[in-house]
Amino acid sequence: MAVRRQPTLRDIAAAAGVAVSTASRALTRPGRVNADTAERVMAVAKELGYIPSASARALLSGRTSTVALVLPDVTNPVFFGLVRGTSARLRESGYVQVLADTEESVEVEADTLRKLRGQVDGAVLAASRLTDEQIAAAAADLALVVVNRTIPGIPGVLLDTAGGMVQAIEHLAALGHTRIAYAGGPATSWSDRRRREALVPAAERLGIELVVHGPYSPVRDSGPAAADAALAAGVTAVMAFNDLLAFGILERLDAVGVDVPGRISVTGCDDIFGSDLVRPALTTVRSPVERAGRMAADLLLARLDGDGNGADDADGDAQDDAEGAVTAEPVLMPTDLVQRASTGRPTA
Amino acid sequence: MAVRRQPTLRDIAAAAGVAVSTASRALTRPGRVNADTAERVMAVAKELGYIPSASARALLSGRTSTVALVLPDVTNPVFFGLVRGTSARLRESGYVQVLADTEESVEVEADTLRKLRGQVDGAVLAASRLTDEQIAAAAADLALVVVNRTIPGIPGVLLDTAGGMVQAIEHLAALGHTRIAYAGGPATSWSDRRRREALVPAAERLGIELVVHGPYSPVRDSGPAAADAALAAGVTAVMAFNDLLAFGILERLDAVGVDVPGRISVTGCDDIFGSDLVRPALTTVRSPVERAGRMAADLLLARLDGDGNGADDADGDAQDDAEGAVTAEPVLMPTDLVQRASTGRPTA
DNA sequence: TTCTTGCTGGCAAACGATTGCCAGCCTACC
DNA sequence: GGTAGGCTGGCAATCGTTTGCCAGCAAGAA
Repeated sequence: MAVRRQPTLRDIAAAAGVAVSTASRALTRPGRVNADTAERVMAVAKELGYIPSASARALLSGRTSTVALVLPDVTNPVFFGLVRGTSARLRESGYVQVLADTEESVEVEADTLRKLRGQVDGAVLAASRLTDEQIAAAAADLALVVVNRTIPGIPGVLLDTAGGMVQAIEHLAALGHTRIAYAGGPATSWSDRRRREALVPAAERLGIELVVHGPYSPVRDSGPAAADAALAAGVTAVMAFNDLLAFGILERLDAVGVDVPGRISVTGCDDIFGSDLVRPALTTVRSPVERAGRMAADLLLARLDGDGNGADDADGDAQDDAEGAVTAEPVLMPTDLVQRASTGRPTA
Repeated sequence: MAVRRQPTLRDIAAAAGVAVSTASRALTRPGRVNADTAERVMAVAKELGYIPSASARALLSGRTSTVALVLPDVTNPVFFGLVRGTSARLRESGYVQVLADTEESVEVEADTLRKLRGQVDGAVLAASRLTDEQIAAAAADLALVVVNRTIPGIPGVLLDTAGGMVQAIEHLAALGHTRIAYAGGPATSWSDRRRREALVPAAERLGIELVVHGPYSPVRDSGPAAADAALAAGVTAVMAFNDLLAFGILERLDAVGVDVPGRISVTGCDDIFGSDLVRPALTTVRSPVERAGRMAADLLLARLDGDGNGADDADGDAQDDAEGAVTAEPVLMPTDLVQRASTGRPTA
């Protein structure tokens, strides 16, 4: 129960009969000290269970070997892959991951970012609620990588869900649907905008009438409203902004006795845990979220390990694009359509 | 893009025309300095966007205001509530949460705990794969709270899933089932043992034949084996170790055309995301995981904020039970049964 | 023998914030 | 007027580690 005092470098040095500086070098500078001395120091360190103080190192170096993952809602299944992907990649490089839940609040997010500065070397920002300007400002204090967002000068990873949605509408068109609803997401959602921009021309090209509804909050509870709107619009298929909304739609349709996919087809987006559990199993756009997480961590680590503190030289007008990845275009992750039982030929 | 240098206390002091020590006190010791001076310092600090260095504070105080949540698998839905609960409670108290995924590996877990020491003030250990001895040893270096585990001298939170399972078997008994299977979890699972110990006498009391199978890995892929075993045993109901296993069982039964709950009833445990999405919706034991997370964080914070570093006095034989909560019995969180469509009267 | 060179290890100054101690000053009381 | 005591703010040490600089020493070259 009692937490005992940790041995410090000084203890090691004393026990090994060398100076603190020598002990430090023995442990971190291979070859800098005599092999015998080094071995002795390392033996003592091991025996005493010495672990260097992260705080002291951080204080001196300004590096914490810690990276934050900032999410609007840790319990949203969409982010699980992101957590796992970043977590795995960061651990490989000896970084510690801290998880920050901003509770879908702009204020909490801004505040979190402010407090994170100095505590972490960088952060992966997913589904941020902040404006481009706010994020750009935060990036001045902290190495950032954004997920599903494009902000000039800030590295990012994009999940091409818009492309996946186009695949979905093509799939529906191929099945013979001609009038399709899109139940859109939050007005502030960057990816919702991208999807609309992709779906409209695609529908036109395919000769499909696209009925756009929304905005809907991307949760199950919005399902009834979205389902009713789709039914009222007389479509034979509805594409939901995400799987959670699609679940809600399926529930509602089941409750009012509408056959899926006989009377109406339903598609989702994200392929979250549960998409294959619902009945009928959901046809949805699968995006490689875990790989996106790894990629985001990769980009961040490249900046951190690449150029010191992730900082360009502070005093000025050096060439900004020499860093390559730093100002490069965001990385686009392809998505694909998972066809399950919730889509079929229209019977009307 | 460029990360600018953070202003330090020295910068603030210089700008305000006072000594560093005065600036420090102006910001942290209300009343210790002249009101005018304090106001001036605070104004400067605000203007320059001063944020105290967490590393420097940690170095001096030995406290990091950081707590780790250690999980075998971040992507397991059972833990989502725990993540959320601890995260929320910790943030309320100004702590930062770091998330450590041990990938179900004893070595990774032990290693993680070792590295965490010194980086965090304490840790919440959930579903640990370590032995009691290993955990007790780790607790000597780090304030710990365990979830679903009882280790003498270490505060813990228990989810009374065993009690929930008893409710489930009572529910099945009331429906008229007389021969029931229990598809058990991993052999190393502490809570699986507790459940068996509770189910056997309960079955006896209810006059039910209990067929215990397993161990099964608590994932969907184990479902087919568990389902087949239950069918072979000729039971009219099967209680699964957890919901994931129950999902797999339902899938298998659906695939081979066995009616649920007509021919066989199925129950799960945990009420994870998706339990109400499957068809038939799963009757399961709901445990207040998020509240358990809050409680675990509470216990940890009580120790941390209560007595310095969570340490009892290192040199000895003081009274150990004066601390109250520290050596108290683990907190037991009650569970309840959620009745859905996967259980019904046996037709046989 | 003397000078150079390379290896080894110690000294001490950082990093940024906190805090015990002390000095100066002002007020108030005798 | 003298002294005690309260208020304010500065000095300097401290936390644990890293690292530039230098000194001592030994070996090799001239």
